[in-house]
Amino acid sequence: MNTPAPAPAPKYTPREIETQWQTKWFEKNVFLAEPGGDRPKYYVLEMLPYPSGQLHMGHVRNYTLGDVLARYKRARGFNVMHPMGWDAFGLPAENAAMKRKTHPKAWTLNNIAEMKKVMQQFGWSYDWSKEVTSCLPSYYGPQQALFLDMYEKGLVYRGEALVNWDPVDQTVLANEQVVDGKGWRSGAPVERRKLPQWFMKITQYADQLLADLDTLPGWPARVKTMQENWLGKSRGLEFSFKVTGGYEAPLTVFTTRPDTIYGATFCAVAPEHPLAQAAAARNPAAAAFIAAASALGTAQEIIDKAEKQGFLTPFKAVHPLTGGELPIYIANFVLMTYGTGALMAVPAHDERDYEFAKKYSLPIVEVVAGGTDVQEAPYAEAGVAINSPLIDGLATDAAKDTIIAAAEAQGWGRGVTNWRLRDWGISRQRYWGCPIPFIHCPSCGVVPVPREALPVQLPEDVEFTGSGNPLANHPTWKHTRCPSCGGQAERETDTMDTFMDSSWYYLRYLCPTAADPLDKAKVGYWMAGKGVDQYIGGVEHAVLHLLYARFFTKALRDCGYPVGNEPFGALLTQGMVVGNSYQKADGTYLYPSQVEIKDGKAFEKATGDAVTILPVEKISKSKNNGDSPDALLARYGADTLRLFILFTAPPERDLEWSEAAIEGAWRFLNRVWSLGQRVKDLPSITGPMPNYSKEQSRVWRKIHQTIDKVTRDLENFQYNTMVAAIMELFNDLTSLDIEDPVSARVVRRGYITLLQLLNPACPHITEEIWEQLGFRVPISNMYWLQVNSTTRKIVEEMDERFGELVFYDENEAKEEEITLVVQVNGKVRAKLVVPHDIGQAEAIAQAQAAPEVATWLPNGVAKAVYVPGRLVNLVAQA
RNA sequence: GCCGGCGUGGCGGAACUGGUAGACGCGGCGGACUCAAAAUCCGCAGCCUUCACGGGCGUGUGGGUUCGAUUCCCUCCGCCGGCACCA
Repeated sequence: MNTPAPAPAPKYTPREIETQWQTKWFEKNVFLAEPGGDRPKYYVLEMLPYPSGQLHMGHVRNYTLGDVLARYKRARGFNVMHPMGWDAFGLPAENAAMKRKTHPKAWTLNNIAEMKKVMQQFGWSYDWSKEVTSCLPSYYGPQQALFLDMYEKGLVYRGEALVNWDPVDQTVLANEQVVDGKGWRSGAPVERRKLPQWFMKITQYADQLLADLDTLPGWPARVKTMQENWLGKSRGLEFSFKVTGGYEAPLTVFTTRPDTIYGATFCAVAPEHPLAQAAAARNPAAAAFIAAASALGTAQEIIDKAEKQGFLTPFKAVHPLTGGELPIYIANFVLMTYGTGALMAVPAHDERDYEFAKKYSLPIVEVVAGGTDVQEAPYAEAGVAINSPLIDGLATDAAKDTIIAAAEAQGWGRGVTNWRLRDWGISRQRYWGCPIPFIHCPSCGVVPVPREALPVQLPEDVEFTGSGNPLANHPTWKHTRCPSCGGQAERETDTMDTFMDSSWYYLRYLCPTAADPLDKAKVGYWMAGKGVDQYIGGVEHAVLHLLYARFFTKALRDCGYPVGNEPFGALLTQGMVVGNSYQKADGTYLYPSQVEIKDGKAFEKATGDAVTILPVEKISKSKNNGDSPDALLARYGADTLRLFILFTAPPERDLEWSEAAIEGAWRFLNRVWSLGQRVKDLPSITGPMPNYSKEQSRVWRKIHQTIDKVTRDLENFQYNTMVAAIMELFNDLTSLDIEDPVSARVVRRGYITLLQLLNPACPHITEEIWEQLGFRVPISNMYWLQVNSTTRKIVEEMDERFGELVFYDENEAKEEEITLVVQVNGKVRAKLVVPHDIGQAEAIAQAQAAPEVATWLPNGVAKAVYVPGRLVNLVAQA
C-alpha cells in the first residue's frame, strides 16, 4: 500500500478569493454609511469618473488611493463615508451619437454599466447605495432646484459672452473642437461671436475664495498658488482718456502700473470694444482686421501665442496729465473680458507693449530707472520714477499711490481692485446637459420654471446632425406656456456646463434619493468639521473644478444649506499614469504585453519585428500604452494591481506603466500566500515570551517598528514606502528558521501583524489568510494596531485568539545600539556602534579615537559637530 | 505666451526638520534545485580605480550659503499639467 502524499498547500487563486470576499462584503453591507453612532464621521471622496466606457489605470490609481485611506480610517474607528458616482453629461456622448447613431442616454448608461462591472472587481469599499448619475432626472432635477435657489439669491443672471462659432455648422464649438482655427467637422474658419448666455456670479465671492485658501492647510501649496493666481487680485488705477477724432465716449482703461502713466505712448482696445466697432463702421479695413482677430477664437493660449497685430484707428486719446494725444489701436491680444477691454501701453516697461511698439515704430519713453536701455529691452521691474513730473524720484509703490491719490483728487481716475477672475458662463448650446429651468415669454420676459414643474426633462427623441443645438432644433419640446401669464412661450434651450454637475455631487451622495435637493440633517452630519475630510483626484482639476465647487459650497451656504464654508478640507492631487507607446512600422500600436525589450530596443513578441518606442505620455486607448485594467485583473487579480499602483510611485508623482513592476507585486503576494500556508500550521501560543536570541529580538523589534512606520506612512499618503516597509518585515520574518519553536512564535505573530498592515492595500488576500488562520472576526472589522488601552481591551475580548495580536509598543521598537557616523570635513571616514543614549562628550571622544580618522587630521581638530544619534563631524585644523 | 510642478544607479523609486545618498522592488550577474527549462530559493552589485585594503567621483547644468546640501537661494536646460466650451 502507498501512503498518501500530504495534500499540497492550496495555490494562491486571486480571482476566486476576490469574488468570494467582494460578495461577502456586499451581502453584509459592510461599507454602508449612515449618520449616527459613537464613531466620528470621516468623508473620503474621489473625483467621480466621466463614463467613457473604459476604466483606465488613472481611475484605478485614484480609487485605490482613496480605498486605502477609507479602509485605514475604518480600522481607526471612524464612521467612513466613501461613495462613487458618474459625471455622465458631456460632449463625448453627443459625438458618439453623431458617429455611431447611438442615443447619448443609451450610450452613457451602457458605459456606466460596463465600467461599474470592472470597478466592482477591485474590491473598493464603496457604499454603492449612495451612487449618483448626473444625467438622470433624479440628479439634474435637484440641480435645477438649486439653480433656482441661487437665482433667487441673485447669483444667476443673463449676460453676453464670446463663443467659437462655426458658420457652416451653425453651432458653437468647444475649444477642443477648434483645430488650427477651423471647425473640426466643417473645416470652416471659426468666428468669435457674442451670444446671450447664463452666468453665475462667482466674482461676488472672489474675496472669500481668496481669503479662505488660508483655511485649507490640507491642500497642496501649489494648488492654492494656482487658484490665487487664477483669481488674480490686483490693485490699480482706472481712468479715462478723452477721445478726439469723432468718438464721443471717453476711453476707460485699467492699469496695475499707474506709476508708468507718463510713459504711455499709445492705447489699445479689444476687437470687440465699442471704439473698435465705431472704427469698423467707418472703415472696411478696420472691420476686416476685427474679423481676422476674431478668427483666433476664444482660447487664451491661442490668443497669447498669436503674432501681436494692431490696426490704427482715426481716434486719439488725450493724456490726462500731459495733454498729449496718443494713437489708439485695435489689438488682437487685448481681451474684452479683463479690466475694461482697453489699455494704456507703456512699451518701456511692459514686454507685450514693447513688442508691439517695435513692430509699429511707436515711441518708447523711459519713466522707471532700472539700469537697462529700454530702447533695447523693456524693464518691467520696480524702480525709481523719472520723466514723470508728479512722481519723479519716488519708488514704484509710492509712485503708484501718489498717482492714484492725484487722480482721485483731480477727478480723472480712481484706485480700484481688479480681478482676473470673471463670472462663470454656464450656458452650453448642447443637448446632453442639465436643462436650464427658465422660460422666455414675449410679454413677461425670462421667467423661472415653477418648482412643482421640476425637473425640466430632456426629450429623448432628438436628432444629432452636427448642425445647431439639437434641443433648439426639436420640433415641439421648447414650446410651452408662460407660467406667469399663460401665454405662448419658449423654453430655454441652453443646458448647463458639466462643471455645474460636478460642483455639488459630493453633497448629493449624502442623500441621493432625497425629495429636496439636499437633506439638511444628513448633509449637516457629513459636512460638519472639515467637510469632505479627504478629497483625491488629478492635478488637472487644480483650478477650474475645485474653484467652481468651492464657489458652489459658499453659494449654497448662503442659500441656507448646512454645507460649511469649504467643501474639501484636505486635498491630495495624484499624478497621472503614463507609459511608453510602441508603434509598428505600419503605424499601428501594440500593447506593452505584446512587446519584448532587449538592450533598450523593442520587438514584437509574436513576430520578432522591431518596434519604435515612443516617449512616455498619458495612457490612452488610441496609443495602447498600458493594458486595460480588466485584462490585467483577469491575469493577476485586484490585490496585485492595487499593490503595484501603490508601490511603484508616490501618489503625487506620475506613475510609469510597467509590466515588470506588476510581476513584482504578483510575486510578493505569492510569497505572502506561501508563508501563510506554513504559518497556518504553527501552534498558536499566547503565553509570555521566552528570552530571544539577538536575531529574534531584532525581528521582534522590527515588527513594532513596522507598525509605527506603516501607520505614519498611511497618515502621510506615503503608500509606496508603506509597501516597502511591509516587504522589509516580510524579508526579516523569512530570515528566521521556522523550525525553531521560539522563532516560529516570532514569525507567527509577525505574520499576523503583517496581514493587518497589508489589509488596506490588499484587502482580499489578507482577509482570506486571516480566516484560514482561524480568526472568526473578519480583518476588515479589526481595529488598527496602534491603539489605546480601551480599544486594546475591546479587541482582546472579541476573540480569545486575539491574545496573539501585536499591539504597538514604543519601548519594544527601540534600538539599543546605533551606528554613529564619523565624518571629517563632511566626508564619512568611520562608523562606530555605540549605545543609543551615548552623550555628546563620549561620542566626540570615541570619534576622535577612531583609528580611521587620524590620517585625515594631520594638524588636529578645529571643531567637532555632534548630531545626537547620528554623526560626529570633525573639522580638520588647517 | 502666462500660471504651476517635476528632474537621484541600467529602470521605478528611498532618504526624519540641512546630517551615512541609493531603502524596497524591477532588470542584470553568479549559485542551488532540474535531464533541461520555467517557477522558486540563496548570494553579488552606483560609476571609475585597485590583486586587495583603500581612494576618487556622484542626486539635470553652472554658481552661492553651510562644519556638512538630493534637501535652502540664484542661473540655465529638459519634461509634464492648467489656461475659463475636454472632463
